[in-house]
Amino acid sequence: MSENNWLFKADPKDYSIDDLANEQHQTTSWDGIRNYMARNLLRDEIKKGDKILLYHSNANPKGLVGLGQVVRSAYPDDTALDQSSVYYDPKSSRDNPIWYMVDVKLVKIFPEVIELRELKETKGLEKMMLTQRGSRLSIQPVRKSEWKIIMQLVSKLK
DNA sequence: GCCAACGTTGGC
DNA sequence: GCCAACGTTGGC
Repeated sequence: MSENNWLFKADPKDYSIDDLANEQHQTTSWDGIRNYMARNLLRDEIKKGDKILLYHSNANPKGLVGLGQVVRSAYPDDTALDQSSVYYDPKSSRDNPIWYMVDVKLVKIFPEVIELRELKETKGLEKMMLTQRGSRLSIQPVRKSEWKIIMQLVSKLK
């Protein structure tokens, strides 16, 4: 039962790693995922204890900003039931929840952003989902080999 | 701000 | 079930 590695994307204008750092217990429910492929990963694959790369998209600079860990596995995303939420989805119901979320705890904020540009130039990350053209999935699997390479990049940061 | 890539919707 | 139209994502 080995743990798996993931990458969670967020637009820091919506939710940044600093927002996560300011949460109580530096933990948040990762709500608002409204893509079926990402949902399937959240619901079926992502387990408590799994480690996560946190990524800022649509940002300057954009790239990896830190590490998190799953502290609660999937449970229904209640923002889908909240009519006042931007994540409200009338197709979802308490009896038949469509959307799920996990709880994520901050592990580390990198002293500097590991930029997408750098990742694209790094040997061994050529096939990483993040570096592929047109890759929009907001919850992505990260291969063990890719995780290792990125951890080496992290260890070189000041 | 542009636009390619992608997912979803809805007419048929 | 197909697929064009549309909306969104996100890099550049």
